[in-house]
Amino acid sequence: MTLRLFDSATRAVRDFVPLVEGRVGIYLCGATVQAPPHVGHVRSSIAFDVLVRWLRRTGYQVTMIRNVTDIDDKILAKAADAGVPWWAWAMANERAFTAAYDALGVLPPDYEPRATGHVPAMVELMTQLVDTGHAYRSGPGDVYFDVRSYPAYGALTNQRLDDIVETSDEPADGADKHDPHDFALWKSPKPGEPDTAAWETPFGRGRPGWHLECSAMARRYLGDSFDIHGGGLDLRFPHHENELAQSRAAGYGFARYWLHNGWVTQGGAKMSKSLGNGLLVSAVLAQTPAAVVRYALTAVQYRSMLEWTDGTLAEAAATWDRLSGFVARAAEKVGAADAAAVASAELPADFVAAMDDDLNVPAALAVVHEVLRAGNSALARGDDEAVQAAMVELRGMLDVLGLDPAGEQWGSARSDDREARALDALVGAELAARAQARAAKDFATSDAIRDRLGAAGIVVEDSKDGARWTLAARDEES
RNA sequence: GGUGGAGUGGCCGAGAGGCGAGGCAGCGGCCUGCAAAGCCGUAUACACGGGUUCGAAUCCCGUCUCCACCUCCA
Repeated sequence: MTLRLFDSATRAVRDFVPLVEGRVGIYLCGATVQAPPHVGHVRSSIAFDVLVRWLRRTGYQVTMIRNVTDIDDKILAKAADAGVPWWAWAMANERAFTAAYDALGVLPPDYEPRATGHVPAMVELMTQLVDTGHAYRSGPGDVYFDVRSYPAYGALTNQRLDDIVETSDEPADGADKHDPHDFALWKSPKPGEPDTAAWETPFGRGRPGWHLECSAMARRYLGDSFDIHGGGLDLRFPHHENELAQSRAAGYGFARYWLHNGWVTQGGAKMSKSLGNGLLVSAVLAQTPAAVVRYALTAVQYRSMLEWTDGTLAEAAATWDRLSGFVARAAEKVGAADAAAVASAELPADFVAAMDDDLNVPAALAVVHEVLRAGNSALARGDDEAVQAAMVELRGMLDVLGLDPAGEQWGSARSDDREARALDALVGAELAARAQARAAKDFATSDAIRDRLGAAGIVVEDSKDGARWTLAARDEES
Protein backbone atom coordinates (compact mmCIF):
# COMPACT_ATOMS: atom_id res chain seq x y z
CA MET A 1 0.00 0.00 0.00
CA THR A 2 1.40 3.35 -0.97
CA LEU A 3 0.53 6.84 0.02
CA ARG A 4 -2.23 8.38 -2.02
CA LEU A 5 -2.82 12.10 -2.05
CA PHE A 6 -5.56 14.27 -3.46
CA ASP A 7 -3.94 16.45 -6.08
CA SER A 8 -5.83 19.70 -6.65
CA ALA A 9 -4.42 20.09 -10.14
CA THR A 10 -5.95 16.87 -11.41
CA ARG A 11 -8.79 16.89 -8.86
CA ALA A 12 -8.15 13.24 -8.15
CA VAL A 13 -6.48 11.04 -5.60
CA ARG A 14 -3.14 9.92 -7.02
CA ASP A 15 -0.51 7.46 -5.90
CA PHE A 16 2.36 9.47 -4.54
CA VAL A 17 5.52 8.78 -6.49
CA PRO A 18 8.37 11.12 -5.62
CA LEU A 19 10.72 12.56 -8.18
CA VAL A 20 13.68 10.91 -6.50
CA GLU A 21 13.06 7.65 -4.70
CA GLY A 22 13.08 8.00 -0.96
CA ARG A 23 13.11 11.80 -1.01
CA VAL A 24 10.36 14.37 -0.91
CA GLY A 25 10.59 18.11 -1.44
CA ILE A 26 7.69 20.17 -0.13
CA TYR A 27 7.05 23.85 -0.55
CA LEU A 28 4.38 25.28 1.71
CA CYS A 29 3.09 28.81 1.35
CA GLY A 30 3.64 30.25 4.78
CA ALA A 31 2.49 33.48 6.26
CA THR A 32 2.26 36.96 4.93
CA VAL A 33 3.36 38.55 8.16
CA GLN A 34 1.02 41.50 8.23
CA ALA A 35 -0.71 40.41 11.48
CA PRO A 36 -0.34 37.77 14.19
CA PRO A 37 -1.61 34.28 13.35
CA HIS A 38 -5.20 33.24 13.77
CA VAL A 39 -6.43 29.71 14.22
CA GLY A 40 -6.84 29.15 10.49
CA HIS A 41 -3.18 29.85 9.82
CA VAL A 42 -1.96 27.24 12.23
CA ARG A 43 -4.42 24.70 10.93
CA SER A 44 -2.60 24.86 7.62
CA SER A 45 0.79 24.44 9.21
CA ILE A 46 -0.45 21.53 11.32
CA ALA A 47 -2.00 19.80 8.31
CA PHE A 48 1.32 19.84 6.51
CA ASP A 49 3.18 19.00 9.70
CA VAL A 50 1.23 15.76 9.82
CA LEU A 51 2.12 15.12 6.19
CA VAL A 52 5.82 15.64 6.92
CA ARG A 53 5.68 13.43 10.00
CA TRP A 54 3.95 10.67 8.09
CA LEU A 55 6.40 10.84 5.20
CA ARG A 56 9.33 10.68 7.60
CA ARG A 57 7.75 7.85 9.54
CA THR A 58 7.35 5.84 6.36
CA GLY A 59 10.99 6.29 5.48
CA TYR A 60 11.17 9.35 3.29
CA GLN A 61 13.83 11.96 3.62
CA VAL A 62 11.81 15.15 3.54
CA THR A 63 12.93 18.66 2.69
CA MET A 64 10.33 21.07 3.98
CA ILE A 65 10.42 24.68 2.86
CA ARG A 66 7.91 27.15 4.27
CA ASN A 67 8.34 30.73 3.21
CA VAL A 68 7.68 34.02 4.92
CA THR A 69 6.27 36.81 2.81
CA ASP A 70 7.72 39.76 4.64
CA ILE A 71 6.88 42.52 2.20
CA ASP A 72 3.58 43.32 0.56
CA ASP A 73 1.02 46.09 0.25
CA LYS A 74 -0.66 45.39 3.55
CA ILE A 75 2.53 45.18 5.55
CA LEU A 76 3.56 48.56 4.18
CA ALA A 77 0.12 50.04 4.84
CA LYS A 78 -0.28 48.68 8.35
CA ALA A 79 3.23 49.60 9.39
CA ALA A 80 2.68 53.12 8.08
CA ASP A 81 -0.56 53.37 10.06
CA ALA A 82 1.22 52.18 13.18
CA GLY A 83 4.12 54.52 12.60
CA VAL A 84 6.77 51.81 12.65
CA PRO A 85 9.19 50.67 9.95
CA TRP A 86 7.64 48.03 7.71
CA TRP A 87 10.46 45.59 8.38
CA ALA A 88 9.93 45.87 12.13
CA TRP A 89 6.22 45.28 11.67
CA ALA A 90 6.93 42.19 9.58
CA MET A 91 9.51 40.88 12.01
CA ALA A 92 7.22 41.23 15.01
CA ASN A 93 4.51 39.25 13.29
CA GLU A 94 6.94 36.66 12.05
CA ARG A 95 7.98 36.07 15.64
CA ALA A 96 4.32 35.68 16.62
CA PHE A 97 3.91 33.03 13.93
CA THR A 98 7.02 31.20 15.05
CA ALA A 99 5.84 31.25 18.65
CA ALA A 100 2.48 29.78 17.61
CA TYR A 101 4.09 27.06 15.52
CA ASP A 102 6.42 26.13 18.35
CA ALA A 103 3.66 26.13 20.94
CA LEU A 104 1.57 23.77 18.84
CA GLY A 105 4.33 21.32 18.07
CA VAL A 106 4.74 22.15 14.39
CA LEU A 107 8.17 20.85 13.45
CA PRO A 108 10.37 23.62 12.12
CA PRO A 109 10.84 23.55 8.37
CA ASP A 110 14.27 22.75 7.01
CA TYR A 111 14.44 26.28 5.79
CA GLU A 112 12.20 29.28 6.10
CA PRO A 113 13.13 31.73 3.35
CA ARG A 114 12.01 35.34 3.54
CA ALA A 115 10.96 37.12 0.39
CA THR A 116 13.17 40.12 1.06
CA GLY A 117 16.21 37.89 1.21
CA HIS A 118 15.63 36.48 -2.26
CA VAL A 119 15.43 39.46 -4.55
CA PRO A 120 18.29 38.23 -6.77
CA ALA A 121 16.57 34.89 -7.37
CA MET A 122 13.38 36.73 -8.25
CA VAL A 123 15.13 39.12 -10.61
CA GLU A 124 16.77 36.17 -12.30
CA LEU A 125 13.43 34.47 -12.92
CA MET A 126 11.80 37.71 -13.98
CA THR A 127 14.60 38.43 -16.44
CA GLN A 128 14.17 34.99 -17.96
CA LEU A 129 10.48 35.64 -18.42
CA VAL A 130 11.05 39.02 -20.03
CA ASP A 131 13.77 37.63 -22.30
CA THR A 132 11.51 34.84 -23.50
CA GLY A 133 8.54 37.08 -24.11
CA HIS A 134 6.43 35.88 -21.20
CA ALA A 135 6.69 39.13 -19.32
CA TYR A 136 7.02 42.77 -20.20
CA ARG A 137 7.97 46.04 -18.65
CA SER A 138 5.11 48.52 -18.67
CA GLY A 139 6.84 51.36 -16.89
CA PRO A 140 9.84 51.99 -14.65
CA GLY A 141 9.79 49.27 -12.03
CA ASP A 142 6.59 47.69 -13.31
CA VAL A 143 6.82 44.25 -14.88
CA TYR A 144 3.85 42.08 -15.76
CA PHE A 145 3.43 38.47 -16.69
CA ASP A 146 1.75 38.10 -20.07
CA VAL A 147 -0.95 35.48 -19.51
CA ARG A 148 -1.72 35.28 -23.25
CA SER A 149 1.83 34.08 -23.81
CA TYR A 150 1.15 30.97 -21.78
CA PRO A 151 -1.68 28.90 -23.30
CA ALA A 152 -2.06 26.60 -20.30
CA TYR A 153 -2.97 29.51 -18.02
CA GLY A 154 -5.92 28.41 -15.88
CA ALA A 155 -5.03 24.74 -15.93
CA LEU A 156 -4.52 24.42 -12.20
CA THR A 157 -7.97 25.70 -11.35
CA ASN A 158 -9.71 24.47 -14.47
CA GLN A 159 -10.66 27.89 -15.73
CA ARG A 160 -10.62 29.39 -19.17
CA LEU A 161 -8.95 32.74 -19.33
CA ASP A 162 -12.00 34.42 -20.83
CA ASP A 163 -14.21 33.17 -18.00
CA ILE A 164 -12.05 34.68 -15.30
CA VAL A 165 -13.43 37.90 -13.96
CA GLU A 166 -11.07 40.72 -14.70
CA THR A 167 -8.59 41.38 -11.97
CA SER A 168 -8.53 44.64 -10.15
CA ASP A 169 -4.77 44.55 -9.76
CA GLU A 170 -4.41 48.12 -10.89
CA PRO A 171 -1.47 49.18 -13.00
CA ALA A 172 0.68 52.01 -11.74
CA ASP A 173 0.32 55.43 -13.28
CA GLY A 174 1.33 55.35 -16.88
CA ALA A 175 1.60 51.57 -16.90
CA ASP A 176 -0.41 49.55 -19.34
CA LYS A 177 -1.26 45.92 -19.14
CA HIS A 178 -1.60 43.93 -22.33
CA ASP A 179 -4.42 41.92 -20.82
CA PRO A 180 -6.51 42.64 -17.74
CA HIS A 181 -5.49 39.25 -16.31
CA ASP A 182 -1.79 40.01 -16.47
CA PHE A 183 -0.33 40.04 -12.99
CA ALA A 184 2.54 41.97 -11.49
CA LEU A 185 5.96 40.39 -11.18
CA TRP A 186 7.48 43.62 -9.97
CA LYS A 187 5.82 46.74 -8.65
CA SER A 188 7.18 50.26 -8.73
CA PRO A 189 7.12 52.19 -5.44
CA LYS A 190 3.89 54.01 -4.72
CA PRO A 191 4.06 57.60 -3.51
CA GLY A 192 5.02 57.77 0.13
CA GLU A 193 6.48 54.28 0.33
CA PRO A 194 9.84 54.09 2.08
CA ASP A 195 13.07 53.76 0.10
CA THR A 196 13.88 50.59 2.02
CA ALA A 197 10.91 48.89 0.39
CA ALA A 198 12.35 48.94 -3.12
CA TRP A 199 15.23 47.27 -4.91
CA GLU A 200 17.10 48.05 -8.12
CA THR A 201 16.45 45.71 -11.04
CA PRO A 202 17.24 45.84 -14.75
CA PHE A 203 13.66 46.97 -15.25
CA GLY A 204 13.69 49.73 -12.71
CA ARG A 205 13.33 50.14 -9.02
CA GLY A 206 10.54 48.43 -7.13
CA ARG A 207 9.46 45.50 -5.02
CA PRO A 208 8.41 41.95 -5.78
CA GLY A 209 4.91 40.79 -6.53
CA TRP A 210 3.63 38.05 -4.31
CA HIS A 211 3.53 35.24 -6.84
CA LEU A 212 7.07 35.72 -8.10
CA GLU A 213 8.49 35.24 -4.60
CA CYS A 214 7.23 31.72 -4.19
CA SER A 215 8.30 30.56 -7.62
CA ALA A 216 11.80 31.89 -7.09
CA MET A 217 12.24 30.53 -3.59
CA ALA A 218 10.76 27.13 -4.36
CA ARG A 219 13.17 26.71 -7.23
CA ARG A 220 16.15 27.90 -5.24
CA TYR A 221 15.70 25.33 -2.49
CA LEU A 222 13.88 22.48 -4.17
CA GLY A 223 15.03 22.65 -7.77
CA ASP A 224 13.37 23.13 -11.13
CA SER A 225 10.87 20.40 -10.33
CA PHE A 226 9.76 19.23 -6.94
CA ASP A 227 7.18 16.99 -5.39
CA ILE A 228 4.56 18.78 -3.36
CA HIS A 229 3.30 22.34 -3.19
CA GLY A 230 0.90 23.11 -0.38
CA GLY A 231 -1.20 25.90 0.98
CA GLY A 232 -4.69 26.93 1.92
CA LEU A 233 -7.55 26.36 -0.45
CA ASP A 234 -7.89 30.07 -0.98
CA LEU A 235 -4.43 30.25 -2.53
CA ARG A 236 -5.33 28.13 -5.54
CA PHE A 237 -6.37 31.16 -7.51
CA PRO A 238 -4.78 33.43 -8.30
CA HIS A 239 -1.64 32.73 -6.29
CA HIS A 240 -0.86 29.14 -7.21
CA GLU A 241 -2.20 29.47 -10.72
CA ASN A 242 0.19 32.35 -11.25
CA GLU A 243 3.13 30.61 -9.65
CA LEU A 244 2.58 27.61 -11.88
CA ALA A 245 2.19 29.75 -14.99
CA GLN A 246 5.37 31.75 -14.51
CA SER A 247 7.49 28.77 -13.48
CA ARG A 248 6.29 26.60 -16.34
CA ALA A 249 6.60 29.47 -18.78
CA ALA A 250 10.22 29.81 -17.68
CA GLY A 251 10.73 26.17 -18.54
CA TYR A 252 10.56 24.52 -15.13
CA GLY A 253 8.46 21.55 -14.18
CA PHE A 254 7.61 23.07 -10.81
CA ALA A 255 5.27 21.21 -8.43
CA ARG A 256 4.06 17.71 -9.26
CA TYR A 257 1.35 17.48 -6.62
CA TRP A 258 -0.77 20.33 -5.29
CA LEU A 259 -2.26 19.94 -1.84
CA HIS A 260 -4.71 22.39 -0.33
CA ASN A 261 -6.07 22.42 3.18
CA GLY A 262 -9.58 23.48 4.15
CA TRP A 263 -10.33 26.44 6.32
CA VAL A 264 -11.34 26.96 9.87
CA THR A 265 -14.79 28.47 9.86
CA GLN A 266 -17.04 30.12 12.38
CA GLY A 267 -20.75 30.19 11.69
CA GLY A 268 -19.93 28.76 8.29
CA ALA A 269 -17.74 31.72 7.40
CA LYS A 270 -14.03 31.48 6.80
CA MET A 271 -11.75 33.06 9.35
CA SER A 272 -9.79 35.62 7.46
CA LYS A 273 -7.67 38.64 7.84
CA SER A 274 -9.76 40.66 5.45
CA LEU A 275 -12.98 39.84 7.28
CA GLY A 276 -11.27 40.65 10.54
CA ASN A 277 -12.89 37.65 12.24
CA GLY A 278 -9.76 35.65 12.82
CA LEU A 279 -9.51 34.17 16.29
CA LEU A 280 -5.94 34.83 17.37
CA VAL A 281 -3.91 31.81 18.34
CA SER A 282 -2.50 33.72 21.28
CA ALA A 283 -6.01 34.27 22.65
CA VAL A 284 -6.89 30.60 22.36
CA LEU A 285 -3.65 29.46 23.93
CA ALA A 286 -4.21 31.81 26.84
CA GLN A 287 -7.19 29.70 27.89
CA THR A 288 -6.53 26.21 26.62
CA PRO A 289 -3.53 23.89 26.81
CA ALA A 290 -1.69 23.83 23.51
CA ALA A 291 -2.01 20.06 23.19
CA VAL A 292 -5.79 20.37 23.25
CA VAL A 293 -5.71 23.04 20.56
CA ARG A 294 -3.39 20.86 18.49
CA TYR A 295 -5.74 17.92 18.87
CA ALA A 296 -8.73 19.98 17.79
CA LEU A 297 -6.91 21.18 14.68
CA THR A 298 -5.48 17.78 13.82
CA ALA A 299 -8.52 15.57 14.29
CA VAL A 300 -10.31 16.58 11.08
CA GLN A 301 -9.28 15.49 7.60
CA TYR A 302 -7.12 18.27 6.22
CA ARG A 303 -9.32 19.02 3.21
CA SER A 304 -12.50 19.42 5.25
CA MET A 305 -13.72 22.69 6.58
CA LEU A 306 -13.33 22.79 10.35
CA GLU A 307 -16.17 24.57 12.07
CA TRP A 308 -14.81 26.15 15.24
CA THR A 309 -17.33 26.25 18.07
CA ASP A 310 -17.27 26.12 21.86
CA GLY A 311 -17.73 22.39 21.56
CA THR A 312 -14.61 21.98 19.44
CA LEU A 313 -12.19 22.56 22.28
CA ALA A 314 -14.38 20.90 24.90
CA GLU A 315 -14.45 17.69 22.92
CA ALA A 316 -10.75 17.89 22.17
CA ALA A 317 -10.04 18.38 25.86
CA ALA A 318 -12.07 15.32 26.80
CA THR A 319 -10.24 13.18 24.28
CA TRP A 320 -6.85 14.56 25.21
CA ASP A 321 -7.52 13.77 28.87
CA ARG A 322 -8.38 10.23 27.91
CA LEU A 323 -5.28 9.75 25.80
CA SER A 324 -2.83 11.41 28.12
CA GLY A 325 -4.51 9.80 31.14
CA PHE A 326 -3.90 6.32 29.82
CA VAL A 327 -0.33 7.06 28.84
CA ALA A 328 0.38 8.49 32.29
CA ARG A 329 -1.23 5.58 34.15
CA ALA A 330 0.46 3.05 31.90
CA ALA A 331 3.85 4.66 32.46
CA GLU A 332 3.30 4.62 36.23
CA LYS A 333 2.55 0.93 35.98
CA VAL A 334 5.10 -0.41 33.53
CA GLY A 335 7.57 2.45 33.17
CA ALA A 336 7.90 4.97 30.39
CA ALA A 337 8.87 3.74 26.96
CA ASP A 338 11.95 5.34 25.48
CA ALA A 339 11.65 7.61 22.48
CA ALA A 340 13.38 5.15 20.16
CA ALA A 341 10.84 2.44 20.93
CA VAL A 342 8.01 4.86 20.19
CA ALA A 343 9.62 6.07 16.98
CA SER A 344 10.09 2.56 15.69
CA ALA A 345 6.88 1.04 17.02
CA GLU A 346 5.06 -1.08 14.50
CA LEU A 347 1.80 0.67 13.70
CA PRO A 348 -1.54 -1.11 13.23
CA ALA A 349 -2.29 -1.88 9.60
CA ASP A 350 -5.58 -0.02 9.73
CA PHE A 351 -3.83 3.08 10.99
CA VAL A 352 -1.28 2.90 8.20
CA ALA A 353 -4.01 2.37 5.61
CA ALA A 354 -5.93 5.37 6.91
CA MET A 355 -2.90 7.64 6.80
CA ASP A 356 -1.94 6.41 3.35
CA ASP A 357 -5.44 7.26 2.17
CA ASP A 358 -4.86 10.99 1.73
CA LEU A 359 -4.06 11.40 5.43
CA ASN A 360 -7.42 10.27 6.74
CA VAL A 361 -6.75 11.29 10.31
CA PRO A 362 -10.32 10.70 11.58
CA ALA A 363 -10.15 7.09 10.41
CA ALA A 364 -6.67 6.79 11.93
CA LEU A 365 -8.01 8.11 15.22
CA ALA A 366 -10.61 5.36 15.25
CA VAL A 367 -7.68 2.91 15.43
CA VAL A 368 -6.10 5.02 18.14
CA HIS A 369 -9.25 4.67 20.20
CA GLU A 370 -9.34 0.92 19.71
CA VAL A 371 -5.81 0.59 21.02
CA LEU A 372 -6.62 2.99 23.84
CA ARG A 373 -9.54 0.85 24.95
CA ALA A 374 -7.43 -2.29 24.79
CA GLY A 375 -4.79 -0.55 26.88
CA ASN A 376 -7.24 0.59 29.51
CA SER A 377 -8.69 -2.90 29.71
CA ALA A 378 -5.23 -4.37 30.14
CA LEU A 379 -4.58 -1.88 32.89
CA ALA A 380 -7.79 -2.89 34.63
CA ARG A 381 -6.98 -6.59 34.58
CA GLY A 382 -3.32 -6.04 35.42
CA ASP A 383 -1.85 -7.41 32.23
CA ASP A 384 1.40 -5.43 32.19
CA GLU A 385 2.64 -6.93 28.98
CA ALA A 386 -0.47 -5.83 27.14
CA VAL A 387 -0.31 -2.41 28.81
CA GLN A 388 3.23 -1.96 27.61
CA ALA A 389 2.36 -3.03 24.08
CA ALA A 390 -0.66 -0.76 23.88
CA MET A 391 1.23 2.19 25.28
CA VAL A 392 4.05 1.94 22.76
CA GLU A 393 1.68 1.38 19.87
CA LEU A 394 -0.54 4.25 20.95
CA ARG A 395 2.34 6.65 21.39
CA GLY A 396 3.75 5.62 18.04
CA MET A 397 0.51 6.52 16.32
CA LEU A 398 0.06 9.74 18.24
CA ASP A 399 3.63 10.73 17.47
CA VAL A 400 2.73 10.68 13.77
CA LEU A 401 -0.01 13.17 14.55
CA GLY A 402 2.24 15.32 16.71
CA LEU A 403 0.17 14.31 19.73
CA ASP A 404 2.29 11.89 21.76
CA PRO A 405 1.33 12.83 25.34
CA ALA A 406 4.68 11.66 26.67
CA GLY A 407 6.75 12.96 23.76
CA GLU A 408 9.17 15.82 23.80
CA GLN A 409 6.54 18.43 23.04
CA TRP A 410 3.84 17.53 25.53
CA GLY A 411 5.57 15.27 28.00
CA SER A 412 5.44 16.21 31.63
CA ALA A 413 8.58 17.79 33.00
CA ARG A 414 7.23 17.37 36.50
CA SER A 415 10.25 15.61 37.91
CA ASP A 416 12.80 18.21 36.90
CA ASP A 417 10.76 21.37 37.13
CA ARG A 418 11.07 23.15 40.47
CA GLU A 419 7.61 24.66 40.48
CA ALA A 420 6.05 21.38 39.49
CA ARG A 421 7.93 19.57 42.21
CA ALA A 422 6.76 22.09 44.76
CA LEU A 423 3.19 21.65 43.56
CA ASP A 424 3.52 17.89 43.69
CA ALA A 425 4.68 18.09 47.30
CA LEU A 426 1.80 20.35 48.30
CA VAL A 427 -0.83 18.26 46.57
CA GLY A 428 0.81 15.17 48.01
CA ALA A 429 0.34 16.57 51.49
CA GLU A 430 -3.31 17.29 50.79
CA LEU A 431 -3.81 13.81 49.46
CA ALA A 432 -2.12 12.30 52.50
CA ALA A 433 -4.49 14.20 54.76
CA ARG A 434 -7.38 13.03 52.64
CA ALA A 435 -6.22 9.44 52.83
CA GLN A 436 -6.14 9.71 56.60
CA ALA A 437 -9.64 11.13 56.71
CA ARG A 438 -10.89 8.39 54.45
CA ALA A 439 -9.27 5.76 56.57
CA ALA A 440 -11.11 7.23 59.54
CA LYS A 441 -14.32 7.26 57.46
CA ASP A 442 -14.41 11.03 57.82
CA PHE A 443 -15.80 11.55 54.37
CA ALA A 444 -16.87 15.12 54.97
CA THR A 445 -13.24 16.07 55.42
CA SER A 446 -11.97 13.96 52.54
CA ASP A 447 -14.58 15.37 50.19
CA ALA A 448 -13.77 18.90 51.27
CA ILE A 449 -10.13 18.32 50.39
CA ARG A 450 -11.09 16.92 47.02
CA ASP A 451 -13.37 19.88 46.34
CA ARG A 452 -10.66 22.31 47.34
CA LEU A 453 -8.19 20.71 44.94
CA GLY A 454 -10.85 20.59 42.26
CA ALA A 455 -11.42 24.30 42.58
CA ALA A 456 -7.71 24.76 41.95
CA GLY A 457 -7.96 22.78 38.72
CA ILE A 458 -6.60 19.56 40.19
CA VAL A 459 -8.51 16.38 39.49
CA VAL A 460 -8.23 13.60 42.05
CA GLU A 461 -8.76 9.98 41.09
CA ASP A 462 -8.86 7.17 43.60
CA SER A 463 -7.67 3.70 42.76
CA LYS A 464 -6.64 0.54 44.55
CA ASP A 465 -3.10 1.86 44.66
CA GLY A 466 -4.10 5.14 46.24
CA ALA A 467 -5.03 8.53 44.89
CA ARG A 468 -3.42 10.17 41.88
CA TRP A 469 -3.87 13.68 40.61
CA THR A 470 -3.73 15.53 37.33
CA LEU A 471 -4.29 19.04 36.15
CA ALA A 472 -7.60 19.50 34.39
CA ALA A 473 -7.04 19.97 30.68
CA ARG A 474 -9.31 22.95 30.56
CA ASP A 475 -10.87 25.39 32.94
CA GLU A 476 -14.37 24.45 33.94
CA GLU A 477 -16.94 26.46 32.07
CA SER A 478 -19.35 28.19 34.34
C1' G B 1 -21.64 34.19 -15.53
C1' G B 2 -17.13 30.62 -14.80
C1' U B 3 -14.90 26.95 -11.39
C1' G B 4 -15.13 23.91 -7.19
C1' G B 5 -16.99 21.89 -2.41
C1' A B 6 -20.83 20.23 0.99
C1' G B 7 -25.73 18.26 3.12
C1' U B 8 -24.68 11.45 7.77
C1' G B 9 -28.05 9.94 14.45
C1' G B 10 -28.53 15.45 20.17
C1' C B 11 -23.39 17.24 18.52
C1' C B 12 -18.52 16.39 15.96
C1' G B 13 -16.94 13.32 12.14
C1' A B 14 -15.20 8.85 8.69
C1' G B 15 -17.12 5.75 4.95
C1' A B 16 -18.82 5.30 -0.40
C1' G B 17 -23.24 -1.06 -3.18
C1' G B 18 -24.15 -6.00 1.42
C1' C B 19 -21.69 -7.68 9.14
C1' G B 20 -24.71 0.39 11.70
C1' A B 21 -16.07 3.66 11.75
C1' G B 22 -14.75 6.47 15.86
C1' G B 23 -15.43 10.35 19.37
C1' C B 24 -18.44 13.73 22.57
C1' A B 25 -22.99 14.06 25.15
C1' G B 26 -27.05 10.80 27.13
C1' C B 27 -29.04 6.32 29.34
C1' G B 28 -28.30 1.36 32.06
C1' G B 29 -24.68 -1.69 34.56
C1' C B 30 -19.79 -3.03 37.01
C1' C B 31 -16.23 -0.65 40.18
C1' U B 32 -16.27 3.36 44.33
C1' G B 33 -17.85 5.41 51.16
C1' C B 34 -19.60 8.95 47.32
C1' A B 35 -17.25 10.53 43.10
C1' A B 36 -13.76 10.61 39.18
C1' A B 37 -11.29 7.56 35.87
C1' G B 38 -11.88 2.95 33.51
C1' C B 39 -14.63 -1.20 31.60
C1' C B 40 -19.34 -3.53 29.60
C1' G B 41 -23.97 -2.55 27.25
C1' U B 42 -27.04 0.89 24.69
C1' A B 43 -28.89 4.32 17.97
C1' U B 44 -35.92 4.51 14.25
C1' A B 45 -28.41 8.35 10.84
C1' C B 46 -27.23 9.19 5.89
C1' A B 47 -31.26 16.79 2.39
C1' C B 48 -35.73 15.56 -0.89
C1' G B 49 -38.24 12.86 -5.14
C1' G B 50 -37.78 9.14 -8.66
C1' G B 51 -34.86 5.06 -10.84
C1' U B 52 -31.09 0.80 -11.38
C1' U B 53 -30.13 -3.63 -8.24
C1' C B 54 -31.46 -9.65 -4.86
C1' G B 55 -29.57 -5.42 -1.94
C1' A B 56 -28.14 2.02 -2.11
C1' A B 57 -26.12 6.51 2.73
C1' U B 58 -22.98 4.69 -1.31
C1' C B 59 -24.61 4.14 -8.57
C1' C B 60 -28.07 7.03 -12.26
C1' C B 61 -31.73 11.14 -13.23
C1' G B 62 -34.09 15.31 -11.23
C1' U B 63 -34.94 18.90 -7.16
C1' C B 64 -33.79 21.83 -2.87
C1' U B 65 -30.40 24.10 0.52
C1' C B 66 -25.64 25.85 2.08
C1' C B 67 -20.52 27.34 1.23
C1' A B 68 -16.20 28.90 -1.30
C1' C B 69 -12.83 30.83 -5.25
C1' C B 70 -12.88 34.12 -9.63
C1' U B 71 -9.93 41.29 -5.24
C1' C B 72 -5.98 40.42 -0.33
C1' C B 73 -6.43 35.69 2.23
C1' A B 74 -3.88 29.48 5.39
